[in-house]
Amino acid sequence: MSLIFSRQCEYALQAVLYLALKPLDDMTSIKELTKRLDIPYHFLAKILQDLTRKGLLSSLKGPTGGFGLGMPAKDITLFHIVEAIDGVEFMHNCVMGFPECSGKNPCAVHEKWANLRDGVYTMLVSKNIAEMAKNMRKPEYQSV
Amino acid sequence: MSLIFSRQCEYALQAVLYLALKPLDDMTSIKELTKRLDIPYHFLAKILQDLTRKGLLSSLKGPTGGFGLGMPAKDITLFHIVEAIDGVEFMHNCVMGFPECSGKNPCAVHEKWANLRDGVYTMLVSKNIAEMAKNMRKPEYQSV
DNA sequence: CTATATTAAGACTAAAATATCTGAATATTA
DNA sequence: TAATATTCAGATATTTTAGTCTTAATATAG
Repeated sequence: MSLIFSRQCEYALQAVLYLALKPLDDMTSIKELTKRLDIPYHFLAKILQDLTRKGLLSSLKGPTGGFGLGMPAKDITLFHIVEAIDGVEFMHNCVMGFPECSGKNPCAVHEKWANLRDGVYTMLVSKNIAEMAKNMRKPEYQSV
Repeated sequence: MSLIFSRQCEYALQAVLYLALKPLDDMTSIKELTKRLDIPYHFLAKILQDLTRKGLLSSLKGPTGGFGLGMPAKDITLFHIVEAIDGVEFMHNCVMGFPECSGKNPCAVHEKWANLRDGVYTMLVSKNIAEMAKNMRKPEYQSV
């Protein structure tokens, strides 16, 4: 199986994007997220805790508690989330895994991959999640 | 960690590309491959057996035995190898993992990812491994 | 025919990723 | 203050991927 981001990272992207649809102040419980996004409860909990530790989210315990964005949505890009969960190694690594591949010693697809990878980067940074949330035809969240 | 192809698949790409540098008839031992490519012996062995079963490689036992391409290099693309090892799901799946993401119900980066993914596809099919081997500045194989 | 160098196959182990469980801490509300 | 709903933290379990080991089969060369 090939996939560009880990499952954890996919879940993180989905969850943060969902939170971006909400007003900053009100907190969303794991329960709601897990229901709407169809992500295993405890697994999501750990991911959200991780994002909270890293400042992307904020959390509050108790009834009316939950998770919300840790900073204004206009300051968060998808790249921030990928960076926090998966790291940015994919920006440097050879797509065929050649350890010595580099500009000076390129593999057969070095240049092409470099372009594509830059395209991925652009995709991740060119819009903040506020813009995304605004004109997003909701990606089929599960009904409540 | 994010990486587009599995490690197994990376190894497969490296190995087949290495074999494409050789004349069709002569067989290359796992020992040579493992040394030049710095891939664990037994792990590589299994990958090569897999590729052989799928017809991309041929094999011969005994002294002077080893592995070689199973068809002319001009008929093999990187895509064939990826297809054989990792499969092609990455061509269809949403980059953020939204199960319901589609053209009609696109996620925030659906179109952009579709373009990039097509670029990856093009990268994998636009050249056969004979062409690649021909004008390849060898990607730093380990010395013998 | 025998010794040897190879691949084939399958069982096994190790590590990483994914997922679950449990109990504690904490905030809210009645 | 008591009951409740939540996150927090860490242990555990499961699954997948990566890697290893061992024995058998087979081809070659002497």
